Amino acid sequence: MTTNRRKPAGRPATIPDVAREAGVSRSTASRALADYGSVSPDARERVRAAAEKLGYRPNLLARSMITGRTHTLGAIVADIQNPFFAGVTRGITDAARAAGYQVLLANTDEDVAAERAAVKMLRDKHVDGLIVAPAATAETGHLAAAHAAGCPVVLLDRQVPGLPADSVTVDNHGAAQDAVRRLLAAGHRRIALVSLLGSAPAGGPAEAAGTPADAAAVPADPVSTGLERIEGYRAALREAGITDTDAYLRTGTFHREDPADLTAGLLSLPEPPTAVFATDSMIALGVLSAARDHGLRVPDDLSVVTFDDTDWARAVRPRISVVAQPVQELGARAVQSLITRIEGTTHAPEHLVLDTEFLDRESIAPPPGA
Amino acid sequence: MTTNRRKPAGRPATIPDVAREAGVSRSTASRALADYGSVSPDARERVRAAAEKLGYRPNLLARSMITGRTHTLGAIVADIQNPFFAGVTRGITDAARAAGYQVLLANTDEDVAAERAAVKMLRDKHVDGLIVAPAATAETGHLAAAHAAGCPVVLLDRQVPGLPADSVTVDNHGAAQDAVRRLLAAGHRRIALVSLLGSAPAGGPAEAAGTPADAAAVPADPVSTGLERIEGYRAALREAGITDTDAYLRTGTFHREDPADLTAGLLSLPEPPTAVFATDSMIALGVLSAARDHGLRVPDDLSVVTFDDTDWARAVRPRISVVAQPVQELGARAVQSLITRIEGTTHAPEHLVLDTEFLDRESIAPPPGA
DNA sequence: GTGAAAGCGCTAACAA
DNA sequence: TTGTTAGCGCTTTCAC
Repeated sequence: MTTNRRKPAGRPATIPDVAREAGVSRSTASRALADYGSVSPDARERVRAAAEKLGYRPNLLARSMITGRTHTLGAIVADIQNPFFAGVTRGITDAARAAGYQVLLANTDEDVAAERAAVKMLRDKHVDGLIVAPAATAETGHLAAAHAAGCPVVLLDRQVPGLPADSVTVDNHGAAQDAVRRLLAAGHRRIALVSLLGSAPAGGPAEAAGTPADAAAVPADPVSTGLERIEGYRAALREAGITDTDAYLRTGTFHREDPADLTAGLLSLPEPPTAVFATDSMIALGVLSAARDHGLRVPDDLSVVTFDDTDWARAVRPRISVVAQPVQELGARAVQSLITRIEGTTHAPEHLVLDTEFLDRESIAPPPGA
Repeated sequence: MTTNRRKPAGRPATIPDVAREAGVSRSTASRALADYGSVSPDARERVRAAAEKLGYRPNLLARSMITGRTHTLGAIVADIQNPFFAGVTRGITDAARAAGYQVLLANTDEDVAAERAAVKMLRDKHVDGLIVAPAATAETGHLAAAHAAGCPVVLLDRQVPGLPADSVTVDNHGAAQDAVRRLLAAGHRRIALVSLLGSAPAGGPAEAAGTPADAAAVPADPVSTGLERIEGYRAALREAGITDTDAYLRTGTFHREDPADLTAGLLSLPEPPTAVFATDSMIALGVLSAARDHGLRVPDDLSVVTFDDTDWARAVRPRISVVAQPVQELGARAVQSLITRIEGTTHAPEHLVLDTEFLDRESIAPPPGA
């Protein structure tokens, strides 16, 4: 028995409905509901009750159109099936939800074109900001453009030199150097590194970069983390007086080389390595597989260390020693930085570097002959 | 050099801008851009060119408000860090993007309250449909409500008996039965099952369900897949003339029990099992860990089989025999069903059951004394 | 085939 | 504090 035109049962309640029910104007209802401006306690309560009664739910689309904010974040990662990105994504969604944001997810498979398409789609959907683990350090115009156009971008896991955006990373160089030092300390001299870097270049072979001819060369535009880890590896070797730092360096390209094959090549050398450093958990799996195909026991015949502490690393025997990255925190911090930007803070780009932790388990032993 | 009010450089181009530039009305521009109604080839081309020149991007928010469709899907899973859900989610995002949809992601950690909150949030965001791996088979009012209100729901991995929604699952009962049969065929009689089911009940201990008192009882409202796998296990044992099917059945509760502890209890029995069937890969990790803590070698001392083919299952030695689920396809098919519903087809709920594949590797051997 | 005008549900100036 | 008015950018009758 309200006034005149009641709302038909089927249609969801709108602000006019609530206003009518509460006996106030639309604006007052809107103010009470969205909690801004000033509303008398009495009116506020009547509106609240009316909304409750009618089962009113605000139309977020309409609100976003006005406010320009969607409370939605875009997350662009390489591959959610990679445990590292799964953890990061988990951190992102949890932190976002806690802050009242939703997350739109996109995978790139380390492909810049896919990344560009994702940025376009997400911006068309009016996300308030973007968290990106960039596929490449060059060709980042789409990121710069988004950022410049007022869609804040936070870089995750990987830096992009020229881009004035916040970033959350770990000290890849230092962590890799530390891991290799531990191998050296155990007495190893022939230490290999196996990695996958960047996408296959569009045409022709990549230019050589100090890697032996029988292995894939470092691509022109690799993801920076891989490169940093390689530099850390080289630095540790150099420190130990090993001048030919690339003798046991093997890098492949995503979707082209298989880490197990790379490792197999290494193990077939006349003087094979006695230890292998894998730059991520997927690569470590390939290394372990190859090692065992060669009848090598870990760690007695071959020591193994890898980036990323996955569930299996502590369940297999020997337990694998790893450089553990704070995956969830990486995601959570990125969300934090992003939201700070979204809320309007303008300050110089901040580059957060989180600590890694070396978990010394059972996969490092002295080299066979020692 | 255009007519009167040109669009300021900062503001994104809108339909009026394009219309003005092309010398047509807003409606014609809109028709040409969104490709509906009838527009003369000439006008169409002029509009296209104007849009191109101005860098026009449609405001999807405004469009959604009118059309009622956002081209956004909601995906609600237990935990993206679980390889099963990571694969499913990958399948979902890929299939969605291919069909022109985006995906909003939510994790529930098998918690019904979190699921309910996620549904609410996603519906407030006007997703066109929901893909849900339900945390429980009861308390699904929020799913039924969404479905009834015209937000199609597709159930993934798990069925909800009373809900008239499409579903995409695998034959858990059959696959489990088949796996256990293989253990029986190898000569095993003392075959254990380790599983985690549902969330901790709110108050008091769950009612007993045939499981020995020293193990956690099957919760009142477990996820259906776990239960189905248990029934398949029981059926296989019964077939083999084993009447006490629950002697080696151990089920725990998410966040409360540790699969490794459950397994340890089993292995400390006077007559320990000679084979263990794990209902998912995370549990298998616990089983392997416990086995090796007990100094047992796989498969010589203990055979192991699990659901889910993860990357590590084929990299560790021995390679683990598994029931492989088509994870990505599960997600892709769910998207397909959902979009079919969204586009307006109304037919009786369809229940798609995908095939699993048993991958016989190296983790099954005859029991020790055989 | 095309244009004028209405309106989706909401917020935000501005008066009162 | 409250109500009136004007849009946000788009689609969509409905005349012409």
